[in-house]
Amino acid sequence: MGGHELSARGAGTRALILDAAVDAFAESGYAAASVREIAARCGLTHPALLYHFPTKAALLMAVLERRDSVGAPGGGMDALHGEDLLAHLVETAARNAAAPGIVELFATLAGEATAPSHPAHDFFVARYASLLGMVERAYRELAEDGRLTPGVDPADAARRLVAVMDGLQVQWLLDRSVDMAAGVAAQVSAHIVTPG
Amino acid sequence: MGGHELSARGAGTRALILDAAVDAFAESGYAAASVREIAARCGLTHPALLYHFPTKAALLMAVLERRDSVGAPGGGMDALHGEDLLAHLVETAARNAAAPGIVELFATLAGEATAPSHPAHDFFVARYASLLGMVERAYRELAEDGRLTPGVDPADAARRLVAVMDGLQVQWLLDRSVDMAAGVAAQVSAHIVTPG
DNA sequence: GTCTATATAGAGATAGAC
DNA sequence: GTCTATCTCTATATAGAC
Repeated sequence: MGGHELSARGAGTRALILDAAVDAFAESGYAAASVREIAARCGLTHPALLYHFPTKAALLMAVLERRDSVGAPGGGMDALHGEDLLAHLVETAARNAAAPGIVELFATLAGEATAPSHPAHDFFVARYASLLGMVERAYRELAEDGRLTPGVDPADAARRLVAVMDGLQVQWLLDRSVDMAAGVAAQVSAHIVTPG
Repeated sequence: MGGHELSARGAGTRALILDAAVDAFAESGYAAASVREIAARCGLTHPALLYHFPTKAALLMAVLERRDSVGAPGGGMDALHGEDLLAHLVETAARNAAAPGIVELFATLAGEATAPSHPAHDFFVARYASLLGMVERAYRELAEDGRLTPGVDPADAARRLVAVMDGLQVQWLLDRSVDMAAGVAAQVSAHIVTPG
């Protein structure tokens, strides 16, 4: 198919830059990582990188948006309901244990991005609103089936489940012997009553 | 008593610097905050600040260590046992809702400091080890009294309670309508069985 | 104890050659 | 699409006057 090797290599370079940016932002955070360092990681100079992404903030947003389209949570979770959605979060935690870079990225940025002036602030506000909304819905569906522990508020349970996921990620980054998936699973089953 | 106004003012300046440093590190993180900005906040130039704290990293450590001696958790928690210790964590969460600066500081730094090269890395490793140890002990004491929900592992419950505290702090920083204390209280009561 | 001035280094971003 | 060279700004830290 008719030879567009230059633009193909262009797309490859973009992906290469995004991979390097994930690592750099994960290790040092957004503020401390430098465009020069990211460019060096893929054998480029920093003007070459800025040809593909006009600013450092644009690079960060591209990193975050690519991750959201590829990984969980966010992709395909709308189709899941009730216990299936909660089980999906346990799987996500298990999968994350094999991807330290992604966990570092989000744990580091979540803290930084609480500042309203941070370029990823709006992204994280939207991300949490979406995630919390979906998990709350799952708990409500569980409640309709009489499978939610009595007296538990679905919105509160959702907040705490998401908090457990985030908090265990930090603990896991400080001590890799922490079992994130087991913790999330325990948190899920703490509020589910098995009928019978 | 007996006129050491210069050294008294010296101590006052130190405290002034630490207060400004808390705010700056909280708002921007350690990497993004600058010594100049912190000095300006208390009407000093940056060499004046560096007279009191030799390096930026030393300033960060002083901030963290002062907070540990003043605030919770860490101070006086060894004397608390079982349910009292867990109740103390609920009170801490309630108190934190009135101190956004402290919450921002620890939420921002916890992410940054997962990197082993971060100046506060060892501090956070030690802090989590200590905190998790105390909470786990509280859950074990609860279990001995038959008040821990059967089948719940004290170490796992401790990890998840600390994770809820941390995770709710991030959510609260993004949306101040989140009730941190209520969430922590709900997490505590989720694993306590009231005998009778 | 605080200042001005400076050393040294690195940041993000742009101009223009190839 | 990538480079070299450079602009401008800011950073941490130090020297030395007061």
